[in-house]
Amino acid sequence: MNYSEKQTQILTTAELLFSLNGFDGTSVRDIADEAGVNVAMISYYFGSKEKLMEALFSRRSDDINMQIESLLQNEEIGPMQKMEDLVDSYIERVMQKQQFFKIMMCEQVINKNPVIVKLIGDLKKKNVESINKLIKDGQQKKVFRKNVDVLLLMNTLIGCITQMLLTLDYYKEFNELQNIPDDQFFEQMKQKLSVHIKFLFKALLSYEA
Amino acid sequence: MNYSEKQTQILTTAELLFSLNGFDGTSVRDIADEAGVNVAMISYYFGSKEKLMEALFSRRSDDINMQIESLLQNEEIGPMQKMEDLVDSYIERVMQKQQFFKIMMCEQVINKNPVIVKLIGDLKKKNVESINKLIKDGQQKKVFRKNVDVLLLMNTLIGCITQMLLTLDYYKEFNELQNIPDDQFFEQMKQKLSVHIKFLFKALLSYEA
Amino acid sequence: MNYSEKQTQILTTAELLFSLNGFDGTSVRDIADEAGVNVAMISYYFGSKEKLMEALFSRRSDDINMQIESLLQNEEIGPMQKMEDLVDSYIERVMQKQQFFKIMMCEQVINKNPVIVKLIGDLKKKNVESINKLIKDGQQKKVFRKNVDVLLLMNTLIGCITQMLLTLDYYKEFNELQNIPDDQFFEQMKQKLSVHIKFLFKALLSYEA
Amino acid sequence: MNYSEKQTQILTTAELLFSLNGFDGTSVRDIADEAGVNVAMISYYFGSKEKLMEALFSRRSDDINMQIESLLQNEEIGPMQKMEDLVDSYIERVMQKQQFFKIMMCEQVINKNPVIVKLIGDLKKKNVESINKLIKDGQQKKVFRKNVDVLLLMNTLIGCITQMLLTLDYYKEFNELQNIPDDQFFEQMKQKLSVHIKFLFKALLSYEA
DNA sequence: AATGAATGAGAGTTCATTCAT
DNA sequence: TATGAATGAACTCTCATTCAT
Repeated sequence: MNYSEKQTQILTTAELLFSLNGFDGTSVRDIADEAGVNVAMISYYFGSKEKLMEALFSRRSDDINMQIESLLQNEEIGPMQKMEDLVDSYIERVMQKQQFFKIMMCEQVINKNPVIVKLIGDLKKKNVESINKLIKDGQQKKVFRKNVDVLLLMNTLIGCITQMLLTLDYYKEFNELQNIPDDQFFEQMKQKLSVHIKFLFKALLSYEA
Repeated sequence: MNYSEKQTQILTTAELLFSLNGFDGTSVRDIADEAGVNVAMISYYFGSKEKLMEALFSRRSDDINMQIESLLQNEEIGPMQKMEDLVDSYIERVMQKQQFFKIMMCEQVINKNPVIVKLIGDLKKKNVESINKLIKDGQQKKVFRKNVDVLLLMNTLIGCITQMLLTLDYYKEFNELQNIPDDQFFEQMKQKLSVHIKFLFKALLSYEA
Repeated sequence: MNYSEKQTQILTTAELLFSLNGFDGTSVRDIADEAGVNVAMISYYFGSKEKLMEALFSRRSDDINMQIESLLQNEEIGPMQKMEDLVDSYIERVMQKQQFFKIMMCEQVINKNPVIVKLIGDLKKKNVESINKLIKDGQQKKVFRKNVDVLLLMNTLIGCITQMLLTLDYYKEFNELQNIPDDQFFEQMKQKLSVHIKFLFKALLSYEA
Repeated sequence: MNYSEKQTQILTTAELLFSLNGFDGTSVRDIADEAGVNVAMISYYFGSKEKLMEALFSRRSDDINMQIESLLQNEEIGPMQKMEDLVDSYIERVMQKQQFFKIMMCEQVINKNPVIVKLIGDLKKKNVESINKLIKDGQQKKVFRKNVDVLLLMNTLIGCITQMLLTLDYYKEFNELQNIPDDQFFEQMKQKLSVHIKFLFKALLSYEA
């Protein structure tokens, strides 16, 4: 899909407001006002509020799928290094698109729209397949142990990141970091997460003879 | 708070519907109809839809706080065993009150109601304090290593469980367990989670001299 | 159906406005304003604008069905006299419920709502059956000739009356009766129609040996 | 008025959709889409939706006026024959332009647009004048009786035809003619109507010494 | 103590039309 | 001459809440 400037503006605004107030808690008028466009434009461009959400999901899904694919094509590095790159890539992605991932988290709870259910399902499936292939490769090369549960591995990865996302404010307060700038704080958190998850992954994956 | 039978009925129905359709996606009429009470009753008993949500949170928070306290009072078992009990207790609690934890997850994203923000914050604080005390004790007894990040530990615990909660359906499909009864499936998942998280905790905590 | 005073008020107002501006040309706000009730009340009482229309049709259909039945039960008068009574009854009914019959005429053209299509169909069917029975009786008694086309007979009856309804204003102007009061004018028209249609019916029905 | 091909296309499409869904039930977008033209074209060509309707009426009115005039100019046939020709001409016209006459019927009920009110009025006036002249001629030639009510005569003619138009589907069902092709069915109906109305007209007009 | 009736506010969507091109 | 983009206004309907009883 190629979106015009105004359409992109609407999508971005919607993403922000949906992540702040939820889908049902955001009115198309809110979005239109914030995006500086006419209310009718949302129906005009996207058909409906629901389809706006779908377009939003579709756009991000495409981005993410592309990222994952490009990452796994690099054949020069070993399985463990690749897994660590994958971890960092996940962390980076979620932290950069916080709003979208917040929306996705809620949408997984409130499953209504079949289009979005399918998009999330496809995304998950693609992720699992990619990681599965990587693990198989690592096992063949005797770098990863046998009997690895892919789903639990992904669970751990995504669970840790999203949980961090949900408790960022709490982290700030707990570590008394209220006064440092946001981007610096985010960098610290990403670093912390990276070290932590990589440690867990090594524990789960590394071959112990 | 002591609730009458009808009030409890409303709270339970609200919890179900909020977890299915979200707060904004559930109308007081939906709740009243499903609970078999008059629409005006909700305002009459709880003041407003918002306050109904608060009451719902309050009730569950109290339950959870009580559980945690009682768990940590047992002084007969060692720190690692206690930590493992804590893990199982968390898993059990989340799986049993799935609906509430789904609501809580969404409410952490859509932060609007200050009362609920405070309740969630208090709950988190209490959890952290309890675990902190437990870790300190373990470190003193040289069972746990030094330099343990409590927040990351909790993150991992809660992240893994809630992520499992969000992807239960996906698990079922992936492992082709669509035909086994729900309670049996839940038991399997709890067992899987238990082993997995305990393994992670040992990796994160155990003292390596 | 038993309607409250306010519901009746809404129905009557709706009937007036629908007959003046059509269904699509009348907004629920128009009806609410004119009836002196809140806009939300129409949805509250009738469910939707569409169902308000259905209720309106249903009410009148019931009335008309009852009238026809009671008319045909009188067994003391002969077939031709009964037919003439029927003609007068039709004229009276249409002239008295002009608004409803105007709506019905338009609804027969713009056939969309299946509920109303069915109501009109049932009404027509009942009418045809009643008249058919009357004609059969008259033929047995050698008062009516054979080979009477019931549908054409009804067509003539209803066609003449509704056409008169559509051109009342034109009649007034043509006969320069703009200055006489409405009810007096209506009486004249009814009288005119009565004589005219009875004459036609005699021509169509009377037995010529 | 001389219309371009596209304008004619719009007019024809509008006529169809207005007859199916009414004026207010048809959007200019519906017309534009169905006609395969740009939405803005309708305003561009006709000024507004209202004026499109007026153009549509104007076009048909001109046609009809021309037809009537040409019919009455033929001086070779007698009054009764002429009247019968007139009847057939009416039937033919209405059946051929069903869509327009359906619209006109509704517009006579929902009188709002003064331009259309005037067009319908003029049409009616012209009709009455023509028939009046014909009757006068027939009375002079002692073919028609005295004291003929022109308006009632026209009422009967138009009433019977339009009522038939409204109940065509019902006729089909009642006479179990659902399986014969449409044009054949229309022919049957026209024939039926022709015989019926001519019979009525003879009863109303023929001189009885 | 409990409720049916009622309502103002706001929801998403469609509308006929305009305007720059 | 013809049109895609855009919009203010109005649409129907649902909402949480209130109030008289």
